[in-house]
Amino acid sequence: MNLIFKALADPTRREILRLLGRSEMTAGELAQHFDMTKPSMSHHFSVLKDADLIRSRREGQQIWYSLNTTVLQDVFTWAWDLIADARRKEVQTP
Amino acid sequence: MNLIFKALADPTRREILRLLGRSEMTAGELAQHFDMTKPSMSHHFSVLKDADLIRSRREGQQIWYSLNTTVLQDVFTWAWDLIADARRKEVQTP
DNA sequence: CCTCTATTTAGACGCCTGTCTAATTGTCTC
DNA sequence: GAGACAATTAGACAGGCGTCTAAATAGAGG
Repeated sequence: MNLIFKALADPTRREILRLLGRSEMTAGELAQHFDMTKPSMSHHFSVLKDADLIRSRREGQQIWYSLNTTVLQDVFTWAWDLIADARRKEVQTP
Repeated sequence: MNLIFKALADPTRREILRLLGRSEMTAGELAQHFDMTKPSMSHHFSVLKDADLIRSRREGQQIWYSLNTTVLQDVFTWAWDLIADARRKEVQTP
């Protein structure tokens, strides 16, 4: 869980996830959307991969990245549980 | 949104949120749950407050902290939208 | 095998962050 | 007002993080 939230803490990486939510993309296509060198982008990819937020597969010279929604659901659930806890407490003492 | 995710990137702060989900607590009570000095805890409180993830009110010498679920819902929604995007794409190309 | 393209790895650098100790602020009680 | 208690602010410091340039790897195609 820590790797996931660490990965989400950077705005560039969150934007990468948003783009990948729309469609699978190659490293190069993704890089075009940002004012940053390719090595920097590659670093962000690796952080997201380590957190298992994205998956990659090579196709010829290019590498295709895609979103792994399973891990995103963990984030979703984490936030939900916290809110649910707080709500439960409110109901007990109205 | 950036302050929120930055705040969530630290495990100590996520644990603080979990505790506050169960019940409102004073700074001192919270600090007891962690192996850390009170100034360090105070720093974490301030990061969470800046992100508006928690609210505080003074009562005598003590300061009570509570969860602000509104902002947590933003996180919830953010994750949801991303997952929804990915799902929509899957359905279009089955 | 050489070269071109796509991408990553290595290493360096400055800034941001989490932690600490010491000092300060705010509040209650005598 | 003095002392005690709760909590924060100030300042210092090590380690982590995001970015860059330069070099390396991987594959495609002559």
